Amino acid sequence: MATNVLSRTGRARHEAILTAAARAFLEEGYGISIDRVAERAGVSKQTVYNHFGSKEDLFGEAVALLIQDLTVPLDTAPKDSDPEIVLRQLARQSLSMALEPEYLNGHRLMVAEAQRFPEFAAMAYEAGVARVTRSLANYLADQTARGRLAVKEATLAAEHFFGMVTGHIHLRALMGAGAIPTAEQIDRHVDLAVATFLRAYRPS
Amino acid sequence: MATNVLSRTGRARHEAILTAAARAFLEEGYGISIDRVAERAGVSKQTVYNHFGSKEDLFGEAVALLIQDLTVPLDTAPKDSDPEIVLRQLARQSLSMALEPEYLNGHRLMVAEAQRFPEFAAMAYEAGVARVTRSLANYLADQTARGRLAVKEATLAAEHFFGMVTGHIHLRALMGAGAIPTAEQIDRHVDLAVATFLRAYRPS
DNA sequence: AAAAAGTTGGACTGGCCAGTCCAATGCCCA
DNA sequence: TGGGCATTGGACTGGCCAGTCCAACTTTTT
Repeated sequence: MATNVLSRTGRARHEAILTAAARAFLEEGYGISIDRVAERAGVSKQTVYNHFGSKEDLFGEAVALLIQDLTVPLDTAPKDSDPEIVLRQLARQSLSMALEPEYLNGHRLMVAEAQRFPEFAAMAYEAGVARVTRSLANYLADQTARGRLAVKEATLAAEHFFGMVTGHIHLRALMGAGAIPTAEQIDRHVDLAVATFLRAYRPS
Repeated sequence: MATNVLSRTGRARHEAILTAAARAFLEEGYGISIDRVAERAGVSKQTVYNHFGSKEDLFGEAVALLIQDLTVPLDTAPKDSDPEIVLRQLARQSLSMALEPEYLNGHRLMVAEAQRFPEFAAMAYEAGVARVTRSLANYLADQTARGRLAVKEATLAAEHFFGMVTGHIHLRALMGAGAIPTAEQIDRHVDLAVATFLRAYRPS
């Protein structure tokens, strides 16, 4: 017979529980009870334990899944345009990603559980910020080699770029302080950050 | 008789419990039990409840105390020196503060409990980052008026400055990724951030 | 069609914790 | 010195939760 997509057993069920658990942890934190996770997954508690041995194991697999899902696609931008275009696009993309509720919740979860599960926070950092920063550093070095930028310390410059673009706004959103910035505010923020960066790093 | 500094009763005791609780929450999070707080304060559980009605109340007062204590002294720098000196000093100070374990723990605590106690995170943001950013924005506007800088959007520029200086390193420390930066690394980071900022904002 | 495997819900254990109660004890002030 | 007050520790309640167990039930496989 045709494979049942909504199979009530087997591997599909495993995945269904896992993604439900991931969303549950994201939204309600590690403190959520297994009973509640099971309820959200539409499954009995025992079934959760049949598939994942313990809460810690389930959390571990859920975080791994989240990290995988949230990992930035990266490198879809055409690298030949003017740096201003490339950087502006990168900045907009990074900032709107950083403000996404899912991403904010993920960040909160990692920070909140960094004591209990130190590896996960580090993994998330590596899969996210670190990867993107390295990629930008490569781009900056490359453009410098082509004479379109004058960046000496590419890694530091990349860190500074993301710090400028996301740092403050991200923090404010995390702390729930002030209103969520409007699209225009974000644009102004991004445009000025890119302009500042370029004023400092255009070849003279 | 002379007032007993280590008084076993009265207001001094109240303060003693409060500061012990503040440290306890900082180090072990809101999940810590009242029994443990009492133990750390060298006091019985009942006494904690005599002084503070509930765990939430105690947490509230503890956070208020922490916010007060950790609030940046601010404005001790001579504002007449060259902006490079002032900014470099400000950057160094902010970054080393952001990396202080006490400060990192406070940040973690606020982020972790932002759902349960949204007001506190917002208060901490206001008392910390927001205040300092406003102060820097004023300084930038002032120096621009004096012709020593050319900053148009002082608030945005100040946000960018702090983002550059603290953003990335702070995040890495929060996530427990990589080694704690050495003093030289911090200096390089700060010097380059200030240089970048000034290259963009020196009057031409 | 029947066995094997997976699922269900509900009951249960043991542990942790906020908050209360109380009788005994120590402290402070008149 | 004595009376009032805070403190103590230990027992206790009620609630929540991870994890287990089991007997009835459903799905899958052969």
